[in-house]
Amino acid sequence: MESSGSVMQGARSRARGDITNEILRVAKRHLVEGGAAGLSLRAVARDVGMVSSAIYRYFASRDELLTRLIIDAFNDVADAVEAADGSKRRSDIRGRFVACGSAIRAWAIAHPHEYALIYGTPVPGYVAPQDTIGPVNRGAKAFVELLRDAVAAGQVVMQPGSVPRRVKSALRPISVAFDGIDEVNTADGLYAWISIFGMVNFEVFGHLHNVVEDPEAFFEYELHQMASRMFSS
Amino acid sequence: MESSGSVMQGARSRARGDITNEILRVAKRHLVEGGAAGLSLRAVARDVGMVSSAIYRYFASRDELLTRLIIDAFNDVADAVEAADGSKRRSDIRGRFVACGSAIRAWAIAHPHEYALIYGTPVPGYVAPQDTIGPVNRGAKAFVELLRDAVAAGQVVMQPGSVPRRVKSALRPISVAFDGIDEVNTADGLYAWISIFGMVNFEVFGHLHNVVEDPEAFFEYELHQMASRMFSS
DNA sequence: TGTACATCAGTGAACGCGCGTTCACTGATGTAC
DNA sequence: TGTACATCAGTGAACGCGCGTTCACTGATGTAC
Repeated sequence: MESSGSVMQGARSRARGDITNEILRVAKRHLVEGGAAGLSLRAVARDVGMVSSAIYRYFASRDELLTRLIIDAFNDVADAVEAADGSKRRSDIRGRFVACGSAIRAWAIAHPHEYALIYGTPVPGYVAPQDTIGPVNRGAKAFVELLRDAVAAGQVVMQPGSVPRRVKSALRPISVAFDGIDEVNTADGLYAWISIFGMVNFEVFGHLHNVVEDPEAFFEYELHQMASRMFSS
Repeated sequence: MESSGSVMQGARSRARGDITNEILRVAKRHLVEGGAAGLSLRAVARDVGMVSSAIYRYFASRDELLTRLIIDAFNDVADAVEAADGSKRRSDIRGRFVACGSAIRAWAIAHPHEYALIYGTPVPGYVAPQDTIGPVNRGAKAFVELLRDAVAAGQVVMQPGSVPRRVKSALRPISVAFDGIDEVNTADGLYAWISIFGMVNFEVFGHLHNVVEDPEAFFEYELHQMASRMFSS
């Protein structure tokens, strides 16, 4: 019977999906102990309860597993950013900015090793395939929208002014994505985005040890300072 | 003869020092290919032209070699920062700030893998011993001095104002090193320091690919923007 | 200056280990008629 | 509904590899008298 056939097929592929997820879950746990360079297919297989060669039914190679972990991580941050951004009124530029920043930090603190996978030292020898481009950009997209709304609402402190010629052309690649946003605000928006990751990096990688007692308080404070510098309301 | 004896001893230990340096030099080159996690004593020994066990005459273990590389890297950045800071008149706060920032970036670009070793993902399983604390702080020290000079000369934009109580106590550990600098400027100085590394991180780890065409121009521009926000002259 | 002894750099074999990936296989699950 | 066949998840052995570290050793270099 056709319908029963496709139901069965559905069951088989659902089982397949479950096991794929289980492998990814275990792999993420393994990142915690050994980092990306130490991630071992054999160890993952052992923990999943399979013989090592069975993993190859689900991932063609170690690199493919890594790629999947990286894509998942980028998507997770993007989800967090989009959710935070969506939790505020669209006109509440300041609130959206702070919410996005806090969401990035919160995700990174909760998943330090997946964070390290995408924003830490690149895995030596690993080259990201094309599939990763989409998810990489998704998180930044919400942030650019936020800036665009701010500019449109005239809530931006920096008035379109002249930026050195060299800087203008330096920003050429990204200015496409920042379409409709003048150069000063493009530069400052990008700088804000990078600074957020700078603070998160310092915290997650332990450079605030014996420096800041309460990283969250410090982070939130600087996030508000940034917002005050960027937005007029 | 005593004097000839000590000259000979000097020769022996000089040779020892030379070989130690050669090992370190090769190890640094190897960081480029495999990163910290992939650094292999055997491979280093092979390249130095020794049998693998001979390395143990110079380093007690792989971790000790790593520690030495980390200490060297911190000292190198500190040297670069101090040299840049010293190249400007002491009263030229803005110039010193920009010079320090540029020096950090230049060093990182020239030695991306040593940079990754100290500001990238921590090496899994590696625990830094006490010896690393001194060199770690050295680089930041010049920066704190710069801030102190700026405050003393009244060239700082932020006037001592109230910072939220929670932030004040969040900064307690570092406020000892920032002795004589009020809380607002302590927070903003630390933020500036972190932002510099944020930008360098993004560039060195490839996140500016297809984003910024000329990272140096962008970096210098933002450095000057930071200086304008922080210093009044 | 010459000799007996101590130090120490470097050798080569061996240890036990875990890795990614391949391959021929078994047996259960799903499909077509 | 029953049967013959195809698909595919998982097995277990094997491949060739490089790793960190130990150890007993050789021979050159330095030291003391």
